[in-house]
Amino acid sequence: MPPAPAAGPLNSNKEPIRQMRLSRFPLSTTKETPADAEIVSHQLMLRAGMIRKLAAGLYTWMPLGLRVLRRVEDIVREEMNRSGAVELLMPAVQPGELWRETGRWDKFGPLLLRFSDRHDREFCYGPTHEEVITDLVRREIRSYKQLPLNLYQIQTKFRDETRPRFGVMRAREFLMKDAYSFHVHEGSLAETYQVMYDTYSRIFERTGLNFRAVQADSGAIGGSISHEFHVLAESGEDAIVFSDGSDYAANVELAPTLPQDQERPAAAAAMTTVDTPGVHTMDDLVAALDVPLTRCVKTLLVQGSEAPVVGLLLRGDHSLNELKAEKHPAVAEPLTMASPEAIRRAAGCGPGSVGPVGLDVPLIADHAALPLADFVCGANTEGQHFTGVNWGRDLPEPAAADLREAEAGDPSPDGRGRLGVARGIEVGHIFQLGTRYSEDMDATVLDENGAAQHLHMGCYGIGVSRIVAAAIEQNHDANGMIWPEAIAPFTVAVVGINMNKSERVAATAEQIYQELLAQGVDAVLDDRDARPGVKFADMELIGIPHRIAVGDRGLEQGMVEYRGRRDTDNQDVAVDHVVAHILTKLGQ
RNA sequence: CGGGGUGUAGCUCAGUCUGGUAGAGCACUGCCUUCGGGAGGCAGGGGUCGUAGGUUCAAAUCCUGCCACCCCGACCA
Repeated sequence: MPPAPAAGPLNSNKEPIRQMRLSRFPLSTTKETPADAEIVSHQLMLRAGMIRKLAAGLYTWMPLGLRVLRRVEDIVREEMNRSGAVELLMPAVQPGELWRETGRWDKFGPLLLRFSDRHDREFCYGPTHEEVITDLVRREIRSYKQLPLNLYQIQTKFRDETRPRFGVMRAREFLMKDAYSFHVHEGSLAETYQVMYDTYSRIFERTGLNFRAVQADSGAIGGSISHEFHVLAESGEDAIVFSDGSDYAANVELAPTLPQDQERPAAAAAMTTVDTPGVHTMDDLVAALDVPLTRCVKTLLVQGSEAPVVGLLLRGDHSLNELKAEKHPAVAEPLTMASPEAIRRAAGCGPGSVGPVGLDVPLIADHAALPLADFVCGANTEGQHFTGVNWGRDLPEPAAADLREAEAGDPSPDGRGRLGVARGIEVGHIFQLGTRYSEDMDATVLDENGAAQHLHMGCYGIGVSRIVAAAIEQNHDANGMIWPEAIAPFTVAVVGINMNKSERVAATAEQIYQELLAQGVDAVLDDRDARPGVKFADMELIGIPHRIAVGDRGLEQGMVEYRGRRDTDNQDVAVDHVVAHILTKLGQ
């Protein structure tokens, strides 16, 4: 057994002094950007030495990076505790038989990392913990008097992503806070859900990030009501829409589009076949015929729930929303594009020439395609299209549905204002699960009447490690990261200029550093024997919010230099006042 | 999963086409100079060229298999 760790140096209160001298801290920064990194947060985290890759989607958190991760984690933990949730820690490895109870052993697919133990029993590394927590609660909780209960953990998850990328943004192994609440009645679930919504809002406010809560699809986890929390950043993988006339905000995949109240013009042209050799895309078509995209109709063939294929019709400039299509009763779930062979059987041509005229498959048109008159579409013959096509005259009126992706400028679904679009990084997601898991796993409690009731459940996730990357995506400049104070690895850097040559500089820097520590400020002393340019560049790269430079030049006048990470100039501050200056900046 | 690309020093890369004893910059070690925005000089250390096989007098270089990593795609017909 290893010996107990030696106690650090002690001050008069017998508290360990948190000594953070860069001369003894394994900071390894680079000027060059690693070739593998695509996005700025990944590049900067590697350049700053916050993380190191072990394998695809697996990262070591280096001491510097871990400091940030822990600060995010601390905020999450404090606010979860404040909300009344209770922390526990479940195993990362889970028995397969639990996952068979909910059917997810088969449904989850290759995302689930599976393996067997020496007895050939099946296990997986947990990508999420609904099964484990439900199993726990069905054993532990007997009575409605023990409810509601909200249990959470902060734990490493593993999801075997098809394509891990962007560093810790989409890693396979990642740190997640997941909470699960249990209730006898739906009303109690709704109350806790609201508490979690408020708690999440407080958590993201405290991190200092610009975020937005949006209505969301509940996806594979299941359930009904759901919100996502997004950190706004240009590089975000999700599009979110929000109204300028109300508080409506939603993930674009969920946002309905309203039928347009515009009348369909009368047909003015005769349907004509035109030769369009080599045209297979909407862009080709627009170029070949010189018609606007908005006068074209595109036809997507997908597998149907009853018919072999179903045709989805969209205005040329619109995008199909997969979730909406998948939820249409005539469309097979999951949404699957028809194979080239199936297209040929149904339309008699290859993909790229399909059109709705004379097509003998069920047709569903997006609302926005219906007001078109004299439109252009494929002729189901290679190298030909129709122009001057009109609904009702040249083909039957198709069924109408909401199929397209909402766009900037669309009217808000709540009827108030117009939609704008922003990019977001999903960092939190809350769900009302209902009784899906408790029914599959038969988790019940006795209610006030002594009757067994299936538990109502909610679940609430936060991507702790992803928040670190998201914060960088949102806050950086050409010189590096710019941490919000709440999650910075250090709050203040005291940089000694030539401090190994000048005793005066060394003594003053040390004194300021110790005073900051005494005031409870998370300071770091850059006492490395490096040139000033190197030190400044490093402190900017790793994004320390406040910097104090101590050098002989300033000390001649009894001054040191202060500079905020977003400032463009230094500010001279008297040595005696610099700690107070920092405390003011920190709002203390 | 499909397609493409790359594996050479800790990092970024050249060298591969046209086979002939392994290179640069950064980083690292020592000495000297410099010393407030990623210094300069000199001297060094460090590479089974991803891996296994094949061709050849000779392979980082040509051929084959495997592995790893990266990118693109997996609605927009």
